[in-house]
Amino acid sequence: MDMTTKLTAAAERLFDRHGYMATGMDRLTEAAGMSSRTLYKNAGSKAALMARVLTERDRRFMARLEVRTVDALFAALEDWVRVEGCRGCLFLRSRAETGGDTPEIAEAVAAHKEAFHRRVGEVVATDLGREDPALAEQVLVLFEGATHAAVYRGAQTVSAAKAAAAILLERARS
Amino acid sequence: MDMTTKLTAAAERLFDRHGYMATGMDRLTEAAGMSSRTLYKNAGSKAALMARVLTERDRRFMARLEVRTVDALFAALEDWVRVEGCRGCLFLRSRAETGGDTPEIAEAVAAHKEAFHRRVGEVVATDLGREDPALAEQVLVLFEGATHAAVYRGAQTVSAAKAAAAILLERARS
DNA sequence: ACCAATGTAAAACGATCGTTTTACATTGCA
DNA sequence: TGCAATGTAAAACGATCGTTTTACATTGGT
Repeated sequence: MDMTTKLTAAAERLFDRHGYMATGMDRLTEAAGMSSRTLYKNAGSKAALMARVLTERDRRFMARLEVRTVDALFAALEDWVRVEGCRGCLFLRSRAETGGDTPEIAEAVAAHKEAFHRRVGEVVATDLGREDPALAEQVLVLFEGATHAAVYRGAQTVSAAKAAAAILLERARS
Repeated sequence: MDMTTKLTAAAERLFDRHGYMATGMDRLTEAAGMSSRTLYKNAGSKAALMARVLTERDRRFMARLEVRTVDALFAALEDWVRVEGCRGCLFLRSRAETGGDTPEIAEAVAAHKEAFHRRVGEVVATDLGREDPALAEQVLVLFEGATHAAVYRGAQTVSAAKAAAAILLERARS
């Protein structure tokens, strides 16, 4: 595992578990097992590192959402929370922590959320056989809600969202 | 307006807009218009101040949710985001920023989310005429989802959630 | 008239922040 | 054999962190 991969993985773990602002660079160097000199040579700055973490996470997350049905969309979320745990959306959290004042971070978040929104629209269209932006918005809300409610209600929120989405989809079909 | 009220209001504004960790005490003293000596005499510590902000916000938020129908629940959220804007849930954000490692904050968040969960269950039971924990969970997910999706999709997520909840409720009734 | 309370302004506390630098070790290729 | 690249360890950078302290002003009640 090269230094870039190791650093990005360590950073994602710490930022996700303890927050971006609360994670100091010394904690990061220790977790990544490298000197601060190497870290900065590799990442440039803390904000750039966070942006890279988000871009990498977007890649991994969106890869799981390459599905054809709304049901599979929520099944993918179930897998995700089983693997990654329930700590809410790292993208929204990063943006909120920095008040949207760190351009590199704000841009990575905006790019992800736009891609996510598009993907939900595509899956709904594929599953339903036609575009339905209003339904897609509802599915997006359920997805986002399951993600955040899971923080204090546990993974059951994802099955609740999945069931709700199935009802909405069935109704849209008839 | 006494010092306690002024400080709490200023703190809520800054913590909400820029994040808890990113808000320094000097910024806080300036916004509250008081010396740091008075601030600490009044609040004790930064974490205690955040806990007070959350407790006060819980009071204000829950007061708006004293309704009898699910529709009114989402109407209340519509009012809330119109007044307070769309920056996600301050409770979950605070907890995430501190990794749950600040007891005063973690407790305030847990208390609020438990009260919120109970309230949603009550409103669903009142509206439906009977308890329905599964439906209540779905409504909670929609509420939380509208709150967080609104950060990047705008207030329309609340009407989307409201419409979805109406469909789920109608189906549960027949 | 005076004491106690309550406030301000500002310096200082040690700690930690993100980042850069200095000095040195290892390694792979020409 | 030697140079360039890539790494480490550790000190240092100035800035800022949350918090306490010192010294002083104002004010309301008995």
